[in-house]
Amino acid sequence: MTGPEPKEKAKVWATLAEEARRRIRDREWAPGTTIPNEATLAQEWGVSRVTVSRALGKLAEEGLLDRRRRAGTRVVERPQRAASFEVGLIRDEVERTGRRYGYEMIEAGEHQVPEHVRDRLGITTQPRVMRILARHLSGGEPFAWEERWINGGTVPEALDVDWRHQSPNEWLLHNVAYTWADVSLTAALSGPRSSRALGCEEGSALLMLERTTWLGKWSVTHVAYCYAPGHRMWSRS
Amino acid sequence: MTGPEPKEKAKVWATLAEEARRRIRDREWAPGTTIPNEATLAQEWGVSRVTVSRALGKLAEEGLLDRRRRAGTRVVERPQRAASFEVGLIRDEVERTGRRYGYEMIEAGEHQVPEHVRDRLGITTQPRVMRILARHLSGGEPFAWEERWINGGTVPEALDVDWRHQSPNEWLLHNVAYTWADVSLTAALSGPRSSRALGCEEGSALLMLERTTWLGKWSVTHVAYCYAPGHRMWSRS
DNA sequence: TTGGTTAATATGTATATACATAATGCTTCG
DNA sequence: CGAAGCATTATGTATATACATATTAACCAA
Repeated sequence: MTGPEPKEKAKVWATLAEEARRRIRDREWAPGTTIPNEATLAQEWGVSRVTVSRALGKLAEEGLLDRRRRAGTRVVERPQRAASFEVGLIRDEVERTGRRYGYEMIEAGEHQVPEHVRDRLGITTQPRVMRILARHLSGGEPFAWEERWINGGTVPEALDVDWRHQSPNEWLLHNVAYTWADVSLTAALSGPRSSRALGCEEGSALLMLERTTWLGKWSVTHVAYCYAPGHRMWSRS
Repeated sequence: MTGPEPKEKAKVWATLAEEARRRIRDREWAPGTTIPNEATLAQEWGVSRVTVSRALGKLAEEGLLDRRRRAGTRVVERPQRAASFEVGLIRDEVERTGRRYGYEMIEAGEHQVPEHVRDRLGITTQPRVMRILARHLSGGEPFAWEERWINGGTVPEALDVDWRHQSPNEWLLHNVAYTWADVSLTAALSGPRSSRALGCEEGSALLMLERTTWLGKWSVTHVAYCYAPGHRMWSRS
């Protein structure tokens, strides 16, 4: 009479991961101690070892557990989860807040490369290099100031682009695949140009994000974004 | 005569993930297009579907692929990988550079809670709150300035700790488990106290990291770190 | 004791298999 | 013609099984 019972085996491994997280949080599995092995937990929880492995593997990824062959799985001493800050397109960042995005080119052209940019781009020869100065707006208000350098040795097409209506980041994302990037964050005082562009006083404290992008072993671009004063990057961990 | 050939089936899924990454990078699998399904790739690569799934799942985690049931797997339009900044103990940060770490308490005691801290801690009542001012040294040089608030309502033990020889972060990590934290980054101008502690001019630009830590729904602590001028946080994506 | 070989063990990877689930697209019915 | 329903399909999850690999622990010889 009982029809085929409604199966509800959804995401067992996620449930187990949650249970393990709870045990760590409540110190049932104390920091530094070794937890029961996969086989034991599999039996206790009535699932296969593979499923337990997936759950614990997830926690290991998050940095809560340290797993080693033969040695077993132990709770890390100080579970410090990395805070992760997403750094994507400025446009997206603005539009996510519901405001209208705007882009204004200030200046673009080939330019001599200063020392610190040359270092970042790993340039030894003297390729043609494009420099673009621009600003990004959020709901009409200044949002960020951009100083962009593009390595013409790696991306010759960039030398002939009209940057007045198209931001370098978007052009590059659509035209150059990149493999990896170095990103750094620092604080800087606004100078004459950036304070004019951002509509703030000279000597304001600005959050500055720099990114150098590489295509294999060739550098593509180096960019410095200075956000308007008071800008805050958020992360939840 | 040929002995048992040396097996070398190490990490097939990682190799496949790498191959898939290459195809995306080289635009064999163009942005926005749907790639062959798991069964096809499994056959092409001579492995099981589960292994293909694991490899592609990894790329999906990295944000390069978008996978949906029935719809298939497609290459995302703009593969923007998140830059991730690790924020742990200042001590570790210093010692990783090979320099000697130092901690100096400047002031500690119960203190009235200013408005902006009250907001961060989500405080409505008037609990006793501890404030600790301190600085962190790297090889004898000022490294960071810390302004710490600890919610005595959540952590009463903190009201009786001697903070002269023990940094709040380390005490908290060893004595309070936390479940999650809000972290934010911003730039600030150094004031009289922080510039004295950091040995810099007033009005320098400082990278400021703030973190609010929660135990369940109770706030534990709010801290602001101001790094010495020129400090840079790095990330590779 | 020292040092190196060996056995035991917990995790890591891979396979075949089965069924669940979500989304698509086709069909059918009003 | 449009909405409802249904079959199809690609991914998602779980299992049992097998073997690989790293590391500890035990053992034995010099």
